This record gives sequence, C-alpha cells and structure tokens, in this order.
Amino acid sequence: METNRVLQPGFNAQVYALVRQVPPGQVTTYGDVAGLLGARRVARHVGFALAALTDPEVPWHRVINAQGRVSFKGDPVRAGEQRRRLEAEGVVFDATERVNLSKFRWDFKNLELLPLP
DNA sequence: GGTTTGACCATAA
DNA sequence: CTTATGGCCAAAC
Repeated sequence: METNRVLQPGFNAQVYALVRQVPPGQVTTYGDVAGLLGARRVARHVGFALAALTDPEVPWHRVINAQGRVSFKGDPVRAGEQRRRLEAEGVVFDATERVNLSKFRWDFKNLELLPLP
C-alpha cells in the first residue's frame, strides 16, 4: 500500500486556482477551499500554500478563517493590509473586526463553468 | 526519524 | 466573550 496522502501534487496550484476565482467583494475560508479540494482537514495547508505564494494574481487577501477574521499570526502588518484591501473591495468588517460570512462568503458552486487546471 | 510548528476547525467549559 | 483541548496533515528542524 502506498501512503495515503490526502494532499496530492499540485495541491497548492489548485488552491491558487480557486482563490483566483473569488471575485472582489467576496471572501472564502481556508476550510471551504480545503473542503472543495476533497479534504476539510487540510485547511491548515491551504494557509500553508498561501504562505508560500508569490503570485500577485492570486487574491490571497480574500481568504480568511471560519470565524470571519483575518488569521495572520506572525505578521500583523499584512493582516492590516488584508483588511484594507478587502474594505476597498466593499467587504464590511464588524466592530469586532469580523466579516459576516453568511453575506460575503463566495459560493464556489457558481463557477461550474470555469475550468480547473 | 521523532519533535515542533503552522495564514485551521470544532467543540467544550 | 475567552481559553483549552483534540484532531488533522505536511514540511521544517
């Protein structure tokens, strides 16, 4: 038996592809992206993939955690930038710095028409 | 090759 | 509300 690897090669490319499809003014969560890739457990690795991201085409700032909050741990500078960019796109932050996911969460089912690599 | 770490999540108290 | 705990998987040390 080969090792049961949940993450397949190209996982991070899939993450980028999905995140790239999130339109301005909408957000998604790590867990949702992970779930769409077949395994909700790998939510951490979605963040991991984005941490290694250098492609400016990928709107990494539209990915937040399941609590509707910006999730950066060691880099509050980028967290502030993330919030600034989201607000510039029309995403509204609560007084507690939370986003109403019920309202701004992007439904990936809308993009059946878009091809994945 | 075991231990630590990580842009997470859900649940419990 | 916050904090703690367990789970999960892979990469880095």
